[in-house]
Amino acid sequence: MSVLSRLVHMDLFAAPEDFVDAARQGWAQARPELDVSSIEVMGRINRIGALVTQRVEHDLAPEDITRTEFDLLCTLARSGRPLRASEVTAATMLSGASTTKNADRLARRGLIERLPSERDGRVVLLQLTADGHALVDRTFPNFLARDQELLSGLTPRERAVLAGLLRKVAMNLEVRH
Amino acid sequence: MSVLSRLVHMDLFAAPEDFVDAARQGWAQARPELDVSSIEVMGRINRIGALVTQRVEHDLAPEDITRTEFDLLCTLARSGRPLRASEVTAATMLSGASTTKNADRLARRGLIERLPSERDGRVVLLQLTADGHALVDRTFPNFLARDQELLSGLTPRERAVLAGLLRKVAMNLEVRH
DNA sequence: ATAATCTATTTTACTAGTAAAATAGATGTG
DNA sequence: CACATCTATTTTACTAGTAAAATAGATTAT
Repeated sequence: MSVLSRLVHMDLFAAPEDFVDAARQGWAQARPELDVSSIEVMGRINRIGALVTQRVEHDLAPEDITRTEFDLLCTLARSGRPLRASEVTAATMLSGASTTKNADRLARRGLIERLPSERDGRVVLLQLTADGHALVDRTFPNFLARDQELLSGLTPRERAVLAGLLRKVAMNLEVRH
Repeated sequence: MSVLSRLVHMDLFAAPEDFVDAARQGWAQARPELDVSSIEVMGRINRIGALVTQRVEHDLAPEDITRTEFDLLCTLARSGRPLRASEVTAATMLSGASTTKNADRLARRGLIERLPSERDGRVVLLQLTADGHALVDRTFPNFLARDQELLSGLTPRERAVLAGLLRKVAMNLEVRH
């Protein structure tokens, strides 16, 4: 059986297993001349990312905190030192304006503090308050547990392989800015 | 060397290779008691998803079309039949309100058409116009090429393994809604 | 030193996305 | 058949995120 006929066979007759299998099957019928195999990886990364984002937002709702605010808190928690607003912006992949807004809200709630920099009067340093640390300590482990559960179908070896292959893709993307 | 000491060694002394390696190293120092290994997979999926989303938005800007509008067009293109607004909502993972807005704008630009359903007067069917098909035919292959390029560092075998492992994770997520 | 330029953050004005209410059509029950 | 209930979409009112302008402090060149 040729590569092509195996491919066609798979697309048309295999039971779709997840959203991306179904999408690929759709493209195979609608645009049979296109090689859409890359969506097997990129489409799933998108899909998983979107589903996990929804789940995180749902889980954070009782804390009355958004996903991006939580991301900001976690960025500070793992950095071990006060960060400049611009460092937080780089780490969270949001705009500087968004960092200002998130920091405003978190500061009003007493979860972070703004400090001036001695070296440079333009710079604002952000750091967690005791309450901010407490919130991260209380909630972050739950998200780790959720993620562990999600990966529970994989063996340790499979997890390591998956992480290694994703690192390759991530590095390829990060060098292109 | 014990599992733990290897882990600590890796976290503290290995050169970080990508954003997630650096984040994991941060957590290892700030909260050494937490097992954050799941971010090797979940963090990278998030990161890659965010970077790819930015890139797609950048590439679509000259067409004056947003990523979600493009997603709607592609959903129709690969379905081979007019879709209900609610089917589009399910496929794109956005709200129904968002489907209405995106459909409005695309219909105003003549890229899709709204049809009534004969069976059910509440239902609106969305389908591509000739212009909509032309836009997808013109631009979608560029995105496939971009994705191929991104995966060019992987062998065909590695791509298949990566896709298979991601399918496992995706199915695990999709069964939980 | 001082004017010009550069940089970090905030403010402003706007857009995309959402939840909940409104609308309109379908379905089930007595 | 009417009446209540359910469902699909749209409208409304609002929030989060952004680009670009504004602000304020630092740096460079003369």
